[in-house]
Amino acid sequence: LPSTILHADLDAFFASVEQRDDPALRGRPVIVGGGVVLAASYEARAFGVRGAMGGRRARTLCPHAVVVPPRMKAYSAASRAVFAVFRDTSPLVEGVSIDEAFLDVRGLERIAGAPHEIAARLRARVRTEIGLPLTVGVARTKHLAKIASGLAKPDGLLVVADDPRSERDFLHPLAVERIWGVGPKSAAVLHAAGLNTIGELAAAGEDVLVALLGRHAGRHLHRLATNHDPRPVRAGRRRRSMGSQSALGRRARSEAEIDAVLMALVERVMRRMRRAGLGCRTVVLRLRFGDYARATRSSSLRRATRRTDTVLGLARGLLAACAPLIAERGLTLIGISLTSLTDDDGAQLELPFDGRPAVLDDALDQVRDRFGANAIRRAALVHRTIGPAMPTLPDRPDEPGR
DNA sequence: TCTGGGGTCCTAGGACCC
DNA sequence: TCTGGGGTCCTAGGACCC
Repeated sequence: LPSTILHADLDAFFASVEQRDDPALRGRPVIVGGGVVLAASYEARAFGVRGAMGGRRARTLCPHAVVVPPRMKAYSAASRAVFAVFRDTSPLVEGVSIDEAFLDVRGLERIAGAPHEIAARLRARVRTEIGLPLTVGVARTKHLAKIASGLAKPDGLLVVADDPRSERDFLHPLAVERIWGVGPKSAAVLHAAGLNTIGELAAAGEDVLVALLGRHAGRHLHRLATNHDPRPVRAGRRRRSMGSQSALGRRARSEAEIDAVLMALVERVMRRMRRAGLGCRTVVLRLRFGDYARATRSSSLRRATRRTDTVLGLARGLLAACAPLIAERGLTLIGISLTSLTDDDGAQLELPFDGRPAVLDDALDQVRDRFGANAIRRAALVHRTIGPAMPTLPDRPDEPGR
């Protein structure tokens, strides 16, 4: 298989959008975000400023940096424009995040040229049409392409030739931290075992890595280190969750304040859910305490809902159960995450029913078609309980699960 | 380094079902 | 009455990524 996978990654994305939109920022160190650095331009990185760094430390490192508040809408718009160019480049695009995607350009040789030519043209287009710098890694696998783009940054292009020798020579000298999926914890475990480079991981063998990191992570890491990565570029992956969270600072908050924040979070995320046409079945409450330890509490519905009041009710119930914990430890972050997403809206089926058995049979058939046989059993129970005057068959989206 | 906001995936125990 | 194996779903935690 030839090198046809492109990993396209926008450089210092948020900061680059700010520099694009305000010429006065070009060539200057730019920090996006106040309390925490969301993005730093390469001019700021030269002074040691990094993402996720505290704002105060960043300003100490680079006092003359321009600090700008984030403009998420501008970044979303820029991302959409860039992804449109991606999709115009290849039919097979897998978004990884707001500023990053894999493109498979296999089979485009005759129309568009060799992968390195496609990649060069993609960079030029994003630069001239959107005004943003893009780095592209090209390789035979996702893992190699991702590592290549990381090494080529900023504003670069790196092609890994597709013969086994070149790939191994490229991969093996690199530090284990370069592997996509090895973070601080895993790196520390590996270093403690004397494993520092990807080549050493490959030589260590699968059993050793499984013993160090667990079954899945160990196998996965061994496969990547030995350059086995058959993962295809997959277009149209569906999102699995949608959430909203808010840091509260160190100040103590009253229950009323916390409830107000919770309500705002639920409303914000439900607005996004409605725009996306999604329903959810599970509500996760995310908490971070005064000592920055985290906890989650979740609750599932039998059927999906897109009702704000339902989600809010569930979230409040979860929060109430945590009140003693919060009183004891303090609260520094609260978040809501919705999972088990469906595009099913949990809609009620409005059916005529006048008491005649034939009409009821017809209604039951419709319910069976739409919701499956179990819905009939539940509805029959309700029908027996409430009696034949019931005007519609409820689907009870608000009923908690087990 | 006193810490944002948005995600993904995996593990593991317990309930429950066949 | 006791026992087994296999599967799904729910909840909570954790590592990791941008």
